Amino acid sequence: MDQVDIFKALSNKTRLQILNWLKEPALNFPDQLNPDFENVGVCVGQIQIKAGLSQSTISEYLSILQRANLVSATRVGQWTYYKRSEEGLNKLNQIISTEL
Amino acid sequence: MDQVDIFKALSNKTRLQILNWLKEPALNFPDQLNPDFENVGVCVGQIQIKAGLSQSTISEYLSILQRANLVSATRVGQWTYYKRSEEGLNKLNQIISTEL
DNA sequence: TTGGTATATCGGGAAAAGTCGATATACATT
DNA sequence: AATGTATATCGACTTTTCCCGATATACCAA
Repeated sequence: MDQVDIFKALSNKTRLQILNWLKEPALNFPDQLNPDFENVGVCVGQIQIKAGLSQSTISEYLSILQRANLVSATRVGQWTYYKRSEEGLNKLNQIISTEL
Repeated sequence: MDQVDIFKALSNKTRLQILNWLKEPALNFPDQLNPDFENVGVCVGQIQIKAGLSQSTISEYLSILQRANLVSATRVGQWTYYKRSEEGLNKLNQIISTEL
């Protein structure tokens, strides 16, 4: 995964919003049944409702963010929970402040 | 110019290279006639040769980078010199560390 | 095992980006 | 004024991205 793909992942309004929403899951996803936000994250369906795009689109967007290492996924039963990958985001920070 | 457009500007290998080359103009553009790199920057033709893409493509790429505030341009005679916009790059740094 | 729910993947149509060659514009020189 | 050089813009074509609906897969519950 190179720099270009990271920036491509960030080149979309909805994907940027998702990253932002995931900063405060409890605030942005009050309807999530499993409220263990910190550990598992937010499930696809909740993100889809909030974004207002189709299920398939959001699923793909999340996998784009995941491939760019900006979020991580955990499968629990039928749900996939996504949360921010602070590791990846920190690495991006470094890239930008040193390599750009 | 919103965040998405900044990331789009960075979503291209050649444009990332240009930004990098402009970090060390003297090193990367030894053939530039006007060697006043720090003040004016590097002209389009030199960048075009180094990138190996067409003149029109590089001209457009530079204007994309300029619209995203990542480089600034100075016209001197028939030449347009481009250099990094450290202001814009710093702002990007801030965006990423605070808003992302 | 049958049906229900959550997510992922596939195929496709529309829009945007990548890239070119040709042309226009701007400036300099003779 | 005429020509030459540097850059910008235009029109076109190809590739990629956006986003959808339909279908497949995975898991759960009766």
